[in-house]
Amino acid sequence: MEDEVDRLVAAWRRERPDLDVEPLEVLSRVSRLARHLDRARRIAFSEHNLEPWEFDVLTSLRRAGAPYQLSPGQLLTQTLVTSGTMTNRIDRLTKKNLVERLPDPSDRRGVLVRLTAEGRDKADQSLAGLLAQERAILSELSTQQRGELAGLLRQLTAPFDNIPG
Amino acid sequence: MEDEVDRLVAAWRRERPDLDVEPLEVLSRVSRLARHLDRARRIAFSEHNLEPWEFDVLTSLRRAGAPYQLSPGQLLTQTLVTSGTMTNRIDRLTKKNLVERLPDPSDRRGVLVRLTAEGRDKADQSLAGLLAQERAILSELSTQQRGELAGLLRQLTAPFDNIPG
DNA sequence: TTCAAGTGTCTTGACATCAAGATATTCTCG
DNA sequence: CGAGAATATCTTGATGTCAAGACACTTGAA
Repeated sequence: MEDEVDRLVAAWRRERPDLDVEPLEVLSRVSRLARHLDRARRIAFSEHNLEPWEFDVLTSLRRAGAPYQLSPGQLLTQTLVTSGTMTNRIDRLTKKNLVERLPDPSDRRGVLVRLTAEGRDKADQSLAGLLAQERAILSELSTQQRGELAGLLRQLTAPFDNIPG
Repeated sequence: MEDEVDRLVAAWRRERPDLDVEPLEVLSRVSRLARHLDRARRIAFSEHNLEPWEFDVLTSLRRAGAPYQLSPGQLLTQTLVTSGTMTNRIDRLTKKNLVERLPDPSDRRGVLVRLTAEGRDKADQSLAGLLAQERAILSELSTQQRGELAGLLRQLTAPFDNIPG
């Protein structure tokens, strides 16, 4: 089945036959698929009055395990947003009683963000919904293909995640 | 090499051993890689005073071929933004003399957006830069692996691109 | 011990995005 | 032909994000 990137690549080969546009076959698909996933997540979460950015923060804290707390800096590396954005997110989640700020006892510059009981419930509920949606999207692929795809993607993400990006 | 998604999946398996989180192996990597790519593009383009969103619109028009014009609606399906966003983008690109709006002669509801000469130059210059950057990122993979990866991703993007998403 | 460099978080201001709905035109079909 | 449905674009208002820099605390080297 043809997709929009096939058409995009064909158009470039017609307009700019001097360029090798093969990299787009992979990376334009990654970017476009991520945008489609964002849209789908936004729609799915809206049924539970949850925004994608709220999900990202709450589940980061949830999977840290009890007592469900991380520093803003740790949340940054998990969510790939800037520090100003994270400050703003924590403010808003605090107002909704989903997280609370605590002083870090071992570093007085620092803060710990902790999930409230309500926040934990919300994280658990929404994760199940997300997994169901993602399973449907991935039903296009066999188990073996999903494994191959994960492995290939890991080779591209690892440099970003391990070298300070 | 381990990446952040390996750690994320391991954490979920510890915290929620009752759930099958295998879908995250693929789709969390797609989302995270897209964010890394966005950041890298933003940095690379900033050297030429270009924003990623400007690149997306200008190159969509460029690869349409002479006379380098598309309707706002066609630009929507290529860039995956909402119509209000596209109106705003066209406004801003018009102010910078990179595109111009023309009435559509065949549909009086419609508009055509056309690249100016300056806009075309900018598109051509920035595409070469993007391809160089993407080639470096993809150097982790062999030619064959890149082909496999593109094929697997196509299976996931095709439903979004072909069924009205 | 002290001070310069480093680190962690927050503040600020500009701006891009979205959802929802308004408006104008075209299409469809009785 | 005419009315209602569909389509194309724009408007509006709220909100989320970023880059840059400020501030407070910690670390390391002399």
